[in-house]
Amino acid sequence: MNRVEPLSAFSPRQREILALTERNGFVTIESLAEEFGVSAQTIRRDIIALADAGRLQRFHGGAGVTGQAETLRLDHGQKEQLSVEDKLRVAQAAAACVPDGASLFLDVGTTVEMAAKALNARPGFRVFTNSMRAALAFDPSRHDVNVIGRRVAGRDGSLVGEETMLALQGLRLDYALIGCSAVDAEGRVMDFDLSKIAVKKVAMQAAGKSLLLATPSKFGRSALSTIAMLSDFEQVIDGSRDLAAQAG
Amino acid sequence: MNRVEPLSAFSPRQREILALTERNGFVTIESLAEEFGVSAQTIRRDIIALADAGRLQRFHGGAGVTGQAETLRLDHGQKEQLSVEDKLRVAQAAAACVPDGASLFLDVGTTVEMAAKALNARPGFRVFTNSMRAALAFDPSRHDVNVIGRRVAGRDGSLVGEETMLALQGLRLDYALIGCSAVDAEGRVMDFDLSKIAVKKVAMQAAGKSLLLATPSKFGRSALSTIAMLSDFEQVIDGSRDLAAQAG
DNA sequence: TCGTTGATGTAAACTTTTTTACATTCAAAC
DNA sequence: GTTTGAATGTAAAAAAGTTTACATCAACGA
Repeated sequence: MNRVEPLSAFSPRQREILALTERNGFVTIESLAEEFGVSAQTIRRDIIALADAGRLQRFHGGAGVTGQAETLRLDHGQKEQLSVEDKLRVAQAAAACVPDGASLFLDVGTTVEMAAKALNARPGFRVFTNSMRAALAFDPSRHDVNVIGRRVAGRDGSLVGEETMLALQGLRLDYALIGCSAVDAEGRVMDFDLSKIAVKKVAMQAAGKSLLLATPSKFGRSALSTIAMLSDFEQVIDGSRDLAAQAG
Repeated sequence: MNRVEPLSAFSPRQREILALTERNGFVTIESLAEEFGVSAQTIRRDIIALADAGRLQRFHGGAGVTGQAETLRLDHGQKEQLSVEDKLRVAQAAAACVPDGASLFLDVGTTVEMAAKALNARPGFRVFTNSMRAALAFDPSRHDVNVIGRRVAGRDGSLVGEETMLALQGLRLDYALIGCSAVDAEGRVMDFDLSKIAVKKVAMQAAGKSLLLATPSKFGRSALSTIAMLSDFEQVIDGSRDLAAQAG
């Protein structure tokens, strides 16, 4: 599956279209035609060639990055896993718990990333995170943003390992926003990734208050190993109205 | 310009559409309708509301992230600045200069990011970079990817400062892929950003061989301060045929 | 209970995009 | 000096997406 045609199989203009698509996520045929000074039909042919080779995905009026918009067509199994609405609600409630100007640790994960975007709209945070995606959610001209760690662990942009731990241990922060894979019946907050668990534990020690971001689907399940107990968190944010109100 | 309507102004489904769009870059109306179990018309209305509020951009058949696909409509001033084709040619030639399995430093910049994507298609590099975007271009399951630094400096995902310098000084690498803003008539390789210049200098010391990635438009211009002389580079890659051949 | 409001679905008219087929150009090959 | 083929442009037909207008339904307050 990883064997793709070399870029040299395409014309310079086609390679350029591919690069533009990758940089922008989506490009319109009209704008490409204008940009290259050729007809829309020619661009269309280029895009057809690139799509046939699997390098990008065609849409009405343009083309997008492969495997992204397509991913949206979730089968029903993934649906529960995604639950974007729940995550969004949790992320916004969590952001509401954090006062302006606080120093924060942000964990790895999509829910925390959403919280990062919400926080970015407000002024002046000091942010430390081992998630490159969370870091990129902030405008560094308006916030003090720091990435903690060296070794990139996954496509999620997470950093784990010794450097991450050491750097975190030297910090003293107001809040840690922590995600998890599961919360079992006994109140154990758990995750599947041991190296990430280690980071979460150290972050919680470094922070005065820890907030748990967990969608309702996480509760009543189990995972590989324990991060902490529910009672170790200042607040558990599952997106229910009560907690959102309590947060505000 | 930064004042936008709060997310609470939108319905839960609209917020979810927004989140999905931001995560995917582009979403189709058809897939959203299927996903939410409502008619395409309803999704269309949601998207119109979100587009009116400036939260996303409408396209035929879907919606995309604001300010991205739009950015593609370059005015003629930006055109030269972008010169994607040139950058792509330079990036591919640069990637061809690096042998499989080498240890690399990757600089900040779009040209270097393109080189990173080209390198990712090949097996087993040891990569060090102060650009989060370059780091994210690699699949960490197939490469050893490391980000050097802590403080995020700009929306380009660059890391600069003391931590970056210290970590780089301890490294010994095969190749450094360096970008620049200008190369003047005397062969001075220059840049506008002093903190990035400092990082580039240290990286070149840490690497056995330094490759300069510079599109033809960079030559004959000047910038704020000097990174090094052209002669300090093992190879200067401007995308011309000669050098590409020499590289292969 | 009644009427209003807001959200949604449906369908026909309209617009845009895509497809298909064919003409043109230009350069390499014979 | 044709011939050939690849790349491109043009135009009409087909397909897809959008708009507009109207019907439905449930929630809410008088």
